[in-house]
Amino acid sequence: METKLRCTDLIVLGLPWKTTEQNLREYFETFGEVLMAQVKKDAKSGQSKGFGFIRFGSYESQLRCLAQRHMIDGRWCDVKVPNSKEGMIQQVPCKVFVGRCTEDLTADDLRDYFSKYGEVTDVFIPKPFRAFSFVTFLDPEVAQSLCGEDHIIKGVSVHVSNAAPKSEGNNKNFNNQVNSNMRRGAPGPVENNVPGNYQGNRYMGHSGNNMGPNGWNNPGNRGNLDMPNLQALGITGQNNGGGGGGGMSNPLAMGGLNLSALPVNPALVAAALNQASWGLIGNLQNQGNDQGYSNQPGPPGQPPSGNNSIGNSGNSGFLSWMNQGGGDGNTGNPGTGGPGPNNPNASQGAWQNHPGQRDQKSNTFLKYE
DNA sequence: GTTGAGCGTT
Repeated sequence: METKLRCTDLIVLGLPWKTTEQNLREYFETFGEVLMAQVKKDAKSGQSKGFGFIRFGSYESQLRCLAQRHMIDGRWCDVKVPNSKEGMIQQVPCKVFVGRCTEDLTADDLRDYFSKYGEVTDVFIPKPFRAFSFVTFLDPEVAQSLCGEDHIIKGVSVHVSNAAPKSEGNNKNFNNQVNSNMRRGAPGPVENNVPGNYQGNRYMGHSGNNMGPNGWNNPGNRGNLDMPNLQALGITGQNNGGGGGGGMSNPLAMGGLNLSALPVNPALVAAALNQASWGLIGNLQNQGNDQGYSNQPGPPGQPPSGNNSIGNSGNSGFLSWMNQGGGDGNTGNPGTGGPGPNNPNASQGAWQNHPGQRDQKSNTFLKYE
């Protein structure tokens, strides 16, 4: 489970009855290599059921494909990540933490350097100087591959690690609000954090937003991400309705999850979480904590400034390049060029200092405004 | 032989 993680079968809904697997394959090959294409048919009659599945060889193909509607044999078809368990995809952060930065390392320096590993979509250097920065890649795998490494940039040995705290738990993502909130939960360095998946629970959304009436994912994706886009990118989440009374093996992580996801103050979160994370609440209220958990709720009573809208907030950023086949998805002719400039808003979410910060190892408090 | 929201006989 590594490289293939984010390529998943995609369901194609709305196929004309006449469309064959060959047609299907041919159509989607305009997006990239197609590993599999099938049309579901009635066993007896052989008649198409009007939907099918495809699998791409590359994640980018999948992304582009998911980003638009498709005119196949005269009908508009939708491509989605299916509900089946196979759709359970690990999600990988696109953003890495770069520690041991010196003050003379500019964003351009970082961008130039890291670009040799893959397209860099954002570089953020906290101001005032804090000896670390964040580099965001288009490809989460690139980001992931660099984690744990030391790199020499302009003679400076920097250390790359995951921008998100490790924690265990499932990986589910939903909407842009989560992303917006993610920014509030400070992605401190992770070196001495809870072992487990690099994937933080912070990326989980609370259930409710963006979910269709039947619990299916509603699309609604926007740019400015530290992560590749959610369900549109093949990161589907089975909404489990949250919480679960079962074994919380890591209540702290859970607390982090909710605290970063919910736009409420700690007290409310505490109420919501019940007794599970009182300890964490305590820590949060004590901003000078030593826990190494950097989730930081917004100022009490002050909602996150990120937009809370559920729908499209414009197709800026990450998705824009995927929509080059036509913003209305009408061309049926996806662009074949590489990703264009992306994420114009990548730097708009400014991380700011938090008075409680101590060093880059354990107490990196950041706040999103 | 029809149909048009959905979720994959192998």
